[in-house]
Amino acid sequence: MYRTKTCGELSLTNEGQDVVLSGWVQRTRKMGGMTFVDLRDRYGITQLVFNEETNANLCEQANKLGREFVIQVTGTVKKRFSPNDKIPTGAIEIIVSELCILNKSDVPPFTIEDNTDGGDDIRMKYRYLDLRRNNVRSNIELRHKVCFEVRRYLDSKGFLEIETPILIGSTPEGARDFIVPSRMNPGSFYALPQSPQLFKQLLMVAGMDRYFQIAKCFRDEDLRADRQPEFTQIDCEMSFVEQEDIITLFEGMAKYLFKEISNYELTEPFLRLSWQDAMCRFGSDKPDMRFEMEFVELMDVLKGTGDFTVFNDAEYIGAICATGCADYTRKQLDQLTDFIKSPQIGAKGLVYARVQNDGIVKSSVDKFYSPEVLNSLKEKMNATAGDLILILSGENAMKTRKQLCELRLEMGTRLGLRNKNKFSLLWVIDFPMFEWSDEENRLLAMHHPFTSPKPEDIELLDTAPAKVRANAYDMVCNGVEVGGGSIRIHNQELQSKIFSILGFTKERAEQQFGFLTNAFKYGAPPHGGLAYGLDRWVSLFAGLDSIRDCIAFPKNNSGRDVMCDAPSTVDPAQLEELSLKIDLKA
RNA sequence: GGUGCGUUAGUUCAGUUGGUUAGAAUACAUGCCUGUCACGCAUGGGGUCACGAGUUCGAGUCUCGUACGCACCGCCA
Repeated sequence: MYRTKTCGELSLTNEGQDVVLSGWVQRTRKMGGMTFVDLRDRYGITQLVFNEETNANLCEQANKLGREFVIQVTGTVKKRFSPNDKIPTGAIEIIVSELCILNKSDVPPFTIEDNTDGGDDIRMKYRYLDLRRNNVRSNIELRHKVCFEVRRYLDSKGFLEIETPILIGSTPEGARDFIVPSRMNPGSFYALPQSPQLFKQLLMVAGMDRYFQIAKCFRDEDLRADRQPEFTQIDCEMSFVEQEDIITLFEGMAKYLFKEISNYELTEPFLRLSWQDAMCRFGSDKPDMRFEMEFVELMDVLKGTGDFTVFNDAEYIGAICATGCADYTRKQLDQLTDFIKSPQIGAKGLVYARVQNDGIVKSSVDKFYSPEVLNSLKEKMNATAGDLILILSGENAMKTRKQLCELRLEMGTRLGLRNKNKFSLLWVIDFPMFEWSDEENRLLAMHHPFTSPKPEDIELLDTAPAKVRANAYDMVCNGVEVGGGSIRIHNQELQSKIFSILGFTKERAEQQFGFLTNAFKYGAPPHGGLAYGLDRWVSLFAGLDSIRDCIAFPKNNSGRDVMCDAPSTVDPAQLEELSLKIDLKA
């Protein structure tokens, strides 16, 4: 038997017991004739003691142990002379009577400690060593717990966990597909699913009624700290439901997870914002609601009421009020100006107005406006003495709101309003059905082509499709989109109509989605669903900045697995077998 | 496709105005040390300064290019 106990469970109650432990050598400390070894497994660390006086031979063996050697020891649990209250097992130690080296180890390229000396790059290359570290391992354990609770919750609500295929047909709509060649079908390709969307809808046609899957999804797009080319969704679909049913059930799931995972009580119903409101009031479809700082539109106050041409030419003027920031120095304001003028934000300039203690407004555009206008600005902003008003304007309302959103988030960060231990969840609802693509010169589905329009907007499909709202909803937590879904179309004619608005010919729609529309001919129930981003949920619970640290083997910034060096070239014989020829552009 | 930052010892980093033999911490090795737990002390080994080209009497340092890494924009139904 390799072990009778783990390295994390022994305490004074075990004093006097004979135990067998196995694990990795964390560190050895030689004190003359005495040697201490910290033995580590995933449950904790237990101190081993070797004494030259008692057993010189054994002690000599212990002195030869290196970091990360795998050893097995037999010994007796003993109370320590000087306990270490920093670790759970610090009250006891093991007086070792037998030592067996199960495996040696090279010196690891970085230290296996909470504060490792290794950078991200080297940690990813030796991810199996990185995973031995407490903080990385605890993220993986947390991920397990989230999955476990998801299954428990959904099972209790009658959901069936059903697997859908990984090798499916390519659909060019949406993100880029990863494609997979097929040896038995030369010249033809599978695609990896961007989501199990079509299959879960077919499961509804099949009468499965309530489905879920913790599903790997694949998108061949550029990466970010919160985006991996393969990621995991908690994918759900239900039949005979309306939007309200889905929102209720999955809001319940979010609350359940917060309680079980973080012991965080979310008692109130989640805030709901229409997409239109979210964009106008916060400049984003995923606003961070941990703090207010809502936009105030200032067109009527500042456009045409003074000689400031920038505002007079603007299509949108908006501002936020930073409470108590009137004492911002010139340097701080310059920093903010540089921030919003930086290439990734791209605003032209920042206008600011301080409300002084005497209530008078001092702004960077004072010479263009009368005191009355400045006062009405203060009133419109609902600003009081000590507040700082930050104003952006631009010729494109959407763009300017987005810039103001970045400024709002920056101010939230500066004012410490984006606390990682606070969670603010909301639903963004009533998304538009379509958005215009300049690149493709056509309407694109904002959610996906199977999303149902709001019944009251269906008549607009022919006349003003851009105005049609969808039965689509996103769940947002702290400015992160953590999930989204929609009521689907279950009617073949309506589905065909949407395809045609999206610019599909009948033939192409038939070719790509025929199996779905065909299925709709045979009694498709009304249905809808939602998918949560598992990686993002775990990151939120763990307080991580990047989803990488809650994924056991993540890809790097360029989509590479630096540990196994994938993707890589393949043997010419493999290509031959697949009837493929590589023609790399120089 | 684009922008910014970075690449120096196993690792994390410093390296001034372009000028002697490129440093620190940590890790590693050896020795001392009987209650340590980030042990301590002493000694030692360890470098193609990412790669290529250029400027210069002279380049870790300046310029250009390439590769790689990170963050972001575009992209992500």
